[in-house]
Amino acid sequence: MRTDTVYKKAFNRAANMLRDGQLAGELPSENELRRRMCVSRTTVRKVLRELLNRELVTERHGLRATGRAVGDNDYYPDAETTPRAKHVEQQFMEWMLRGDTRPGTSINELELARQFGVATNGIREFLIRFSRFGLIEKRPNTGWLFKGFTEDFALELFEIRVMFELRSAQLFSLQPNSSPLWSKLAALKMAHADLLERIESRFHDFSGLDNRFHRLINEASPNRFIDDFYDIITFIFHYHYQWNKQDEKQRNLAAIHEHIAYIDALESRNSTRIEAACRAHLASARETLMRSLTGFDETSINA
Amino acid sequence: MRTDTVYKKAFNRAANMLRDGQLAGELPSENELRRRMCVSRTTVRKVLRELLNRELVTERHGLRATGRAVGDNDYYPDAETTPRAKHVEQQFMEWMLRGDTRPGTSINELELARQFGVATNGIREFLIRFSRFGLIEKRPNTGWLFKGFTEDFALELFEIRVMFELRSAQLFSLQPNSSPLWSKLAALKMAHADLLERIESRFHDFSGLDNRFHRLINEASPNRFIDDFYDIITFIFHYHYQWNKQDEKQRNLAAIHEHIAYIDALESRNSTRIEAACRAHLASARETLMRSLTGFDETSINA
DNA sequence: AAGTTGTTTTTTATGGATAAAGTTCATGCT
DNA sequence: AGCATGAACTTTATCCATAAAAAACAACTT
Repeated sequence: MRTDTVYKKAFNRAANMLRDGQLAGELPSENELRRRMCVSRTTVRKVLRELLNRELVTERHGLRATGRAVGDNDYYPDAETTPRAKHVEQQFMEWMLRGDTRPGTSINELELARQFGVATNGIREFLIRFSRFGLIEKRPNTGWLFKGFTEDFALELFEIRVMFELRSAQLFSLQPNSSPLWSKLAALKMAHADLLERIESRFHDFSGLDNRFHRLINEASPNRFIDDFYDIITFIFHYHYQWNKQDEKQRNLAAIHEHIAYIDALESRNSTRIEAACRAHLASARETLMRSLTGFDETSINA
Repeated sequence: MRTDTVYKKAFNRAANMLRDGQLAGELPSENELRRRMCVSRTTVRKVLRELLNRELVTERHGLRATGRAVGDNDYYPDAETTPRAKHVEQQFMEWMLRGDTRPGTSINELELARQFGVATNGIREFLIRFSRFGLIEKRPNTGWLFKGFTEDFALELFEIRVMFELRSAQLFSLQPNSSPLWSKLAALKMAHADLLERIESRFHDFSGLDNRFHRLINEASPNRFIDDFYDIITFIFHYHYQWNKQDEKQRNLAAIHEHIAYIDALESRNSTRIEAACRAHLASARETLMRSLTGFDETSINA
């Protein structure tokens, strides 16, 4: 059966809105709510029905946000607000990056399906989607081959990344002064400076910043293939670093400084400087990944 | 039910082998046949059973290729040797490139499934695979958006293609003299010259040559992401030109000359010359595509 | 006429079943 | 022992079913 995660997530959002007083007084129309919560009206109505049922809102001509206060246990647990497909993704990434899955292993749809508690269909769809990341390969009628999260992979990934980023950075710097992206860039520089001050406690915030930065650079001259490639990077890094937190503060600190230098270079519009700053940053990011990769391998060999 | 296209294709291959006399005398062992036909022994046995049943081979202690001659109507029709998934691909590409599907159209899995006579699952798997080509985009719970086979698409595609090809061509030229790829390149040059002589009748052969050439260039310094990207190009061009044959001979002739110049440049190992030849060829390929694209659009608008 | 809510229809996400194809195990033959 | 065939088992490709979510339609209300 299809999961009702959309409803549950919407319900939680609505509960939050109630709690924050965003819905004080008479409730907005179903259409208005629909727009705010980014779901269909069908789902909004289901949420409203349940809110009423739990007496979190009351009916007096129109619906009003005058029910009892929202309690912590009114919320659906997080796990129930994530669709199956996402769970498959998470479990697969853990299986791949955590387990002792060696390059060359073959992947069995049925076995994964059993292990993750989903139908084979879901596994297969995930694998098809995942295959564009260059880590697995399909052999028809037979199954999938895991090619390994290896140094080769990282090298090839970074070779492309450098090409793309150099291209985008140069094009960014050629924008007219009037472009709104310059002020976005300035804002981002401030955000970096801010984070630098709070680095001790907030160092995890860097990854969001990193993303915004690299996506901003691509915005000046969009190319769907570059965007797609950046999705790969984001995805890989997200999961890889989720399970590999060594030196996180240290390496984020270094990266912030590199970003700032990179931003300065962009603002200078000096092509040579830009190239240098861009290369420096990416070389360092690559080193970090490679180090953690080899470290990773060794620990799993010794384990 | 799963199709038996693997069996039917294997059967046809076996029939061919019989006809060619490749299996004269006592038949090889099942394992040997399995290897030659690239299928499992299970499938080989099914083929053998049917060959026997149709008296195309006879049993006298061992199986012998002494049955009646293979007739033209012993073969299964081509359509039955292609798996469903491939049919979906073909029908979808036709739907997309032939029909009047405008950019911004939304794609309905169920409707396509009905139209193509397959289950929705097959459509969905195809769309997921196809999405990496940058022509469609998924919106969760809602469907797919067709972004259009537009000029933008072609421009973005070629921007990447140029970057990748320049990179690969330069790296190719840096190979040591001892590399076997040089002789492959020379062979390819010959093949081009040959084709040039027979151009009047054999001009379709160019597309195979084109593929071999560009893949050869990538071979010198492999990168899976570049290979993947080249898959996109191959795929797109395959279908696009399949339905758009205007000037085929003319443009292939031009391309052959460009390739030869390009190969000469590579052999000269002169970086500047290589870049020029490479750019010239790709610019011309891009023009061809763009021209056919706008032509395409106009006719479908006027239709 | 534009915006509400109630109802019905369509479509997507997900599970399940099964024939075909692949793989492994068992037995027998040189 | 090593390879051949036969039989049993496992996995993939494919279809079908259905609850959840979205979209379309209809009837009101101001």
